[in-house]
Amino acid sequence: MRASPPEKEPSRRNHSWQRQRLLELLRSTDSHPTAASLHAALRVDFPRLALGTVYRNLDVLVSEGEIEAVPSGEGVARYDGNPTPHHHFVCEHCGEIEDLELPLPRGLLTRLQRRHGLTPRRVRIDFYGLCRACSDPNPT
Amino acid sequence: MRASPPEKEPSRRNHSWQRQRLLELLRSTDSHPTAASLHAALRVDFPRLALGTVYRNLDVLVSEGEIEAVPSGEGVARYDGNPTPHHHFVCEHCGEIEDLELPLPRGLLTRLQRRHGLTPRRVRIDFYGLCRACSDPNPT
DNA sequence: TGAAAAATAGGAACGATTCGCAAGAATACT
DNA sequence: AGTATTCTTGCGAATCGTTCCTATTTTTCA
Repeated sequence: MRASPPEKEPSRRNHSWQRQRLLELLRSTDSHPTAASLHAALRVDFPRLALGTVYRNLDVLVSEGEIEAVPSGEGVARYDGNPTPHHHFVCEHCGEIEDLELPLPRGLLTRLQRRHGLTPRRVRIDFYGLCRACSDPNPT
Repeated sequence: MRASPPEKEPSRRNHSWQRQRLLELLRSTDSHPTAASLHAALRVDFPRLALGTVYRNLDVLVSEGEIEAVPSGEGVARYDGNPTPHHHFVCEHCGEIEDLELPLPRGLLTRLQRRHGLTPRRVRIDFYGLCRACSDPNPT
């Protein structure tokens, strides 16, 4: 039983088919899927795909810097295929996570350096509130 | 067997002894303990204290706004007894979490509002890097 | 083509957290 | 005080996301 070669060449050999498709899937969405939902989605093409394989490949992609793990704070890890640095808005009602293109205020880092003597390598900003849909006073 | 009334009156009745002491413990430290370490510490005074009780009371305190849960991103939840709004610096080497008193840049919220039409209720900023101790080029 | 290296499926194992429940306080009401 | 009501607890079982282990399959590359 084969479960690998579907139709066309992977854009870059070096990765297994599974990993290749996992990355493509993450790149193609701006939602922030869990390992389980990625597993479910990929099972269409790879019926024997194991959940453990998804986790393993997610780890590989994260350590390659291709994707990012987004600790959602609710027990399940979410993954972000957006390779550009950005921040997040988390809706407290529906749980949706939205990507934000926001330049990091310059003063923040200098202040951190001056007041605490710390030089971060990375900054993560999460905003919490109601997304546009959920704050709409006029639901369906 | 009694495990409750140790020595002096709790500062505020309404909470059980266990919960009272849990809060005091969290208030008295600027580390960010896990449920397990809190459990271990409280077991000195309450030898029969159940881990489940710690979790239950942490939840209560969080929902009362007395303490804050800090999703550490490493599988274990950490709890923060610092009641004032603040941000965190997470050391990527030793895992230490440091509280930061940093005013939130004004422009950030207005920009978020203007560019994305979002009005957050809360902002969380986590800096990642090496703490002063771990970045010291001259270890012991 | 063949051997070595990398990746996979499958399932067991793990660790943090939650749940359910019977027993124990605390509080309220009479 | 006495009793009903409500809030908590301890304990153990159950859940659930994630990791680990191993035999097998794919991929790499000489």
